[in-house]
Amino acid sequence: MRALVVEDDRRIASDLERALSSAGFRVERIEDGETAWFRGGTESYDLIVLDLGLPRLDGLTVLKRWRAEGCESPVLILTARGAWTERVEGIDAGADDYLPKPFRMEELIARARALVRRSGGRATSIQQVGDLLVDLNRMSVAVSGVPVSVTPLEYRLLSYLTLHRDRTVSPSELLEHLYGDDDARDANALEAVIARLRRKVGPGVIQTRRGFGYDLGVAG
Amino acid sequence: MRALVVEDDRRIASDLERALSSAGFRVERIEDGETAWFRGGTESYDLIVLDLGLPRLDGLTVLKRWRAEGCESPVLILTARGAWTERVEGIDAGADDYLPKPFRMEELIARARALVRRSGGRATSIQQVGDLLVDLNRMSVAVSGVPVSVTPLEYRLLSYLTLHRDRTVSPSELLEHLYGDDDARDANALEAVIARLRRKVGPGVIQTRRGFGYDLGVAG
DNA sequence: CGGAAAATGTCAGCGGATTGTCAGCGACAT
DNA sequence: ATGTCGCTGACAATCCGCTGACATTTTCCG
Repeated sequence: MRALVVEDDRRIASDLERALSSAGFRVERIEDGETAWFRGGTESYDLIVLDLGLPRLDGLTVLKRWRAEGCESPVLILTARGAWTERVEGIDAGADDYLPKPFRMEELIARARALVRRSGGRATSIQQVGDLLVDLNRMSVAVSGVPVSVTPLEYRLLSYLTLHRDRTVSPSELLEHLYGDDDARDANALEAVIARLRRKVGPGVIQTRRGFGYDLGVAG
Repeated sequence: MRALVVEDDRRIASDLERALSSAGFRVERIEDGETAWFRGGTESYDLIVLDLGLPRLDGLTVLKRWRAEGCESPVLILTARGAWTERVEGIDAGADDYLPKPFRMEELIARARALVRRSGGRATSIQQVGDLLVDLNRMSVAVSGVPVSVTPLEYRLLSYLTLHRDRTVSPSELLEHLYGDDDARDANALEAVIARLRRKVGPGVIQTRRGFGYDLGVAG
């Protein structure tokens, strides 16, 4: 599941990225209209979240050009609260759904899933890596078919590794993901979480790359 | 493209008819709930615009009955401006979109088009999850066949969980659903409702996932 | 209206789950 | 060997959700 987020407000973009990636999307971020136009026309995404107020090239224009070029990815547009004209224009321009700002992340996720499902994309919120199974919808975990109960922190760690299974994730990146920049923790806190997780999912699932970080066993 | 307009205010109904026909719909008009129920259940439309304040039979009831009978036409409901409860109930009852009055015709048309474009699957009115049975029509609840009397708030909580049985619902999302953003409540209010509900439906129906939220026992 | 009954919100406190910290240990590389 | 990195178990503090009692609001009905 690839998602493209086109949003110039860093803060919102970050929230979106976090929410979408923990919902199982691999997220790419773009901050201005021209780049968005290029990327959306070239690559193929399972979902595009498009803010209408963009620098360099207006979101509506971008959307129209995409559609003109035959881009069929489902597009969810973000509009300002009272701006009903935007909504109308957006839908006429080929948007599949819209969400007025400010919005609740859960609602965005729900709509995103609905869009993906509707567009025929396999809305697989279930991630499988080796014997490990992570259901991003239920927020549940199983190993070799046996359900395992994990705590919120453990779940976040595990889903993050799952979504980045193709590489080794550094401890600092994990720390940043689990806690904010704000209340940073000791590296040992992370190790404690890993240890507890390993006790639950069994050894061999989370592998340590000494000096580099952690990954799931599949790595090459 | 057949559209059904259910609206008792002649003035509004005329406007709707004019706008919809110039958007390419063949429009039929109905002014009271009972007739609407009959027609919607019998005929098949590409779009239904439904006012909630109707003579003889309330719009919400009509909608629920349609859905109960298997009518799957996309329904756009018209609600009074501030009435968020109507909005919520409407969507719970199976509406596909809503528009608060007063509205611009352009927006209605845009939404109508969007709805028609994506005529997809929809929910039925009797929901069963494990031993729990929630009838969205009659707004009644039963556990293992035994009817349980629940209060309005409890019902809304339960039906929300039922409609989102495929995932774990966070407390904040539940709070937002039960109360608006406007008059927010303490998280403890929610816990109180849950506690009282559990006393009625028995333990094990609503499960707590500490740190995540609540779901119905069907977990995977 | 007005009072009773039902529904709901609030509070304080409990109990347990979760998680950070620490100290010590093992293992790996040079 | 030895210093560094990562692991582990124990412990403590914190957080989260539950409960029962009580206060407040809403609803119902005469």
